[in-house]
Amino acid sequence: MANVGGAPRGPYRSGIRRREQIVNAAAKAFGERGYNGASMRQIAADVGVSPAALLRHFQDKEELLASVLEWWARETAALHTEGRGGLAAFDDLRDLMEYHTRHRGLLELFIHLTGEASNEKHPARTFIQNRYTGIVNMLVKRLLATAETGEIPPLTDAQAEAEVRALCATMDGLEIQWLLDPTVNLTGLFDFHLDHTLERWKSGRYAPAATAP
Amino acid sequence: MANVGGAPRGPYRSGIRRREQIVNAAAKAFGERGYNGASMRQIAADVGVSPAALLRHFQDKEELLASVLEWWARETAALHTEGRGGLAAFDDLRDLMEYHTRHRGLLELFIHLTGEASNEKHPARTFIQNRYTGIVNMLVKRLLATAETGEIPPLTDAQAEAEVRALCATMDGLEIQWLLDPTVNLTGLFDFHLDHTLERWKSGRYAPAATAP
DNA sequence: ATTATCTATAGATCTATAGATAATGC
DNA sequence: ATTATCTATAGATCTATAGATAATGC
Repeated sequence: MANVGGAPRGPYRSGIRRREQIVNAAAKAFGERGYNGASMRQIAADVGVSPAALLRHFQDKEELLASVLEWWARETAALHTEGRGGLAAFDDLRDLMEYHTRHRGLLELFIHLTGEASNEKHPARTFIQNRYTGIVNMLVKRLLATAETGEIPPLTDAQAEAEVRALCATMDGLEIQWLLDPTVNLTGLFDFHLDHTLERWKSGRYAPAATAP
Repeated sequence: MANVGGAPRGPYRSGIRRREQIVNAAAKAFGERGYNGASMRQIAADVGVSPAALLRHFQDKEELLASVLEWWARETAALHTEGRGGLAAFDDLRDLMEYHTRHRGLLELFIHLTGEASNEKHPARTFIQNRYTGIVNMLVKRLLATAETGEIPPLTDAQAEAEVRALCATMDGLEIQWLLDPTVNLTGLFDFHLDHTLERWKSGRYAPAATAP
């Protein structure tokens, strides 16, 4: 009678490595073809294992997607947490755009899944919704904190949300254009847009409320 | 020997109607699930015919997609052609946003396929690229024409393209946010953004060049 | 006679399971 | 002994074709 009441041994070194390989291949596949367009078969072939090997590490395709989303969130988390206070925090968004130009695959994954997630039944919808809301809320908090310091005139929560949503919208939209046409000067266009947005904030010309009643 | 050298009789009335039904159902399916996610089977079931009946009207799935895209372009064409000259042409974009809130399905189709079209091998990529370029070019032409009249200070072609791309980006991005969260006040946010963009144009604070060298 | 649709099915692909075999490391 | 992977395959689904049958309208 072995291991009675004991903890399981845990994964082997090779299993952990293989799992990472699978998540990487899946992220690439989901980015290129979307969740529906990508197949377990093809991902397994990319990794060089049988389809069944994938299901040893992930219960089903949705769980693999969840792992990919976790990986993506971890991969991009640093870009949204570290950084400076005040308006300089928004200058850090320039680095985020620059990062996206250097990691096209990550960006494709986000845009592709966001498009799919407009469907209420899509398995990534809740994740994408929460992530978007989380980023908006964080930036809103930073913007309001900036007003507290007096660096910009005071503004309401609703105004801050409207400003942040418009700014995020422009970022997303420019990214889409760059994915469709790589000659688009993504960072240049965004730099200019941000310049004028910050200038506008400093002069207190804010947006109205963000959500309908 | 019948119909020697003659023109074919052409489709029956019922065939034309059925074809339209299929395109409608396909537009809904592609909007909700994307090109990859939607299936001929399901579309046929929605229409109430056998899958084989679809392939009587369309050679294959890609041809059905092409027909859906044609339909979509026709459906939205009026929004991009009619309208006033000068800066008022850009005020008409407010109507476009309002139209989207009333035709969520059309917007879902556009966003979903645009996400998929970031993949170079996607069958809708060329269409989406051309359509996007076409709309940008039209708005650039209008913006330059507005400068000719003296309503706004002069600007270069590259500056005009940068301005138009940023504006379109914000529209697309806000639409995505609205699809993810219907409580977002799409038209309100855009109205405000456009107000400030037009104001900025009038003061001649334009963007730099749009594309990298 | 022509057009439209159906049934039946080929052949490919998909997710997932069952059970055997191989590799790892206690 | 446990973990990892494979082969084989079930069962569903997919696109597309072949050939028969039904509906339309010259």
